[in-house]
Amino acid sequence: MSSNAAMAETAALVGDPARACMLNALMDGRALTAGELASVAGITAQTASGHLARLSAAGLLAMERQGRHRYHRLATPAVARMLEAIMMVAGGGPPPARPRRIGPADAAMRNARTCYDHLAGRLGVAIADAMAARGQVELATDGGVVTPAGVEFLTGLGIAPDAGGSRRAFCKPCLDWSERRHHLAGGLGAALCTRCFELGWVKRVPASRTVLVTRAGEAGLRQAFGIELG
Amino acid sequence: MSSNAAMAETAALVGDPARACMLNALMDGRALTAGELASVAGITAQTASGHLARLSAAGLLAMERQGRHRYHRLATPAVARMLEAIMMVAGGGPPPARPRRIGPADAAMRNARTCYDHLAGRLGVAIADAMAARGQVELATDGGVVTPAGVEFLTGLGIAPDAGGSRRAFCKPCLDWSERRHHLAGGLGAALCTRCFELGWVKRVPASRTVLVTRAGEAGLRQAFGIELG
DNA sequence: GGCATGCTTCGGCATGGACCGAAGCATGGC
DNA sequence: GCCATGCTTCGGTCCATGCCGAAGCATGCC
Repeated sequence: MSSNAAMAETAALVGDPARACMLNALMDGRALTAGELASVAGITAQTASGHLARLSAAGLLAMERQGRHRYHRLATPAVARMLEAIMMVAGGGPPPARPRRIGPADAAMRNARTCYDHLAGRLGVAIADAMAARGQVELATDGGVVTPAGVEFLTGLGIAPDAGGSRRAFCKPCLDWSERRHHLAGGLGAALCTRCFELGWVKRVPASRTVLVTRAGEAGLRQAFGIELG
Repeated sequence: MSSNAAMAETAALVGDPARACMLNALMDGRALTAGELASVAGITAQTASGHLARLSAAGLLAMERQGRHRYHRLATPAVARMLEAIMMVAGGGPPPARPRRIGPADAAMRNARTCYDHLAGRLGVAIADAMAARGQVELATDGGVVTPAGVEFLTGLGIAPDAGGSRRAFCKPCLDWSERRHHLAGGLGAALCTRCFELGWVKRVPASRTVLVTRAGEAGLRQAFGIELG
């Protein structure tokens, strides 16, 4: 009975066109700002704010503040699965996975750059994805941990995992500006970045945060992470 | 965009407490009458009627008229999957699969009985389920077909499949009164019923539609269909 | 400090839709 | 034929909620 009410409540949240629009825009796992979501839904910021608050309260969205922006993303994979199941019934079929482009205009910078002391852009996100997919790190919103498999992998790369008590701060997710997804920051991100420079896999573009992946880097990244940057 | 609207519309249908209640009651695949659904939702018949019309129009439910009753059930497995996914997010966990009991009060009659010229009750539904699960028949609302594998199976049982042009009428689903699910009717259902009597698997209770499964029947049904009637 | 930007809260309006009472069709049983 | 039952359609009420304008906090840039 209460199960009925909970189901209805959740479904009703998805049942509003504006909210459905926003959720749909988040289907690819990226995080978008409240303003962007208001824009895609075609409503004003204040209306969107109310919707986002309700979606977060119900556990459909997770929010992360970064400066004066608030980034929203789907709270769990279960939410994405639910939305997909609804679309299936609605006759829309599987999601179209449309390519949207926002963020830094410079293509090279979007591809790979430094963010403070670690790698960001497509390269940074790809490294984080690869390590997470292989169970080498486990990322959470508030922090992350390096698994035993990850320690072994890092050692093989020539990176000494911080054995001290600062394990938690060692692996920290950071929201990527252009990709709107997490990449690795913290001590781990810094160490990976440093090592990539040492190995000659990437090199800096003068007077810029942009970095370029070298020929050796393409091979090395492919071998180490299974990464293929188009 | 239109995909968004369709998703919102579908979700909104589930988003009403009364409708969610009705859909939930249908989660186990049974078919219930409009009156029963109104009752479980705690609303009047006329209100339920409106809800059911909308759910059917949207393709969430399928309707089947039998006498002056109208039986409603989930239109496709995709709808059940969607509801389950929503419940997952709503925190209700997987559906409880509650056992509800309506229909004939007589336990033996609920277990097995004849329906016109074929078997019904738990036995009839179990036979239909078993044959469908094994790909021996393919059941649709308006009719069904016996597959080549089904022909072979029936031959082994000593039943000659009707080789004439009346194949379609040969295999016909019939909505079970107590189980609220389909069992096999038509020529196939009649033949199966006759053969079960011939083999001594079931015998009639005098002056009643109720039939009893014999000891030989328990063994035979288990071997032929993999059926285990608790 | 002052200003701009991003987001939230508050108040009031308006539309949508859930609900029921009453009446209208079907179907089945007598 | 009649009546009972199950369901639907129609009409009207009422509440929930989505929406925006205006104002109020935060944060970042100068």
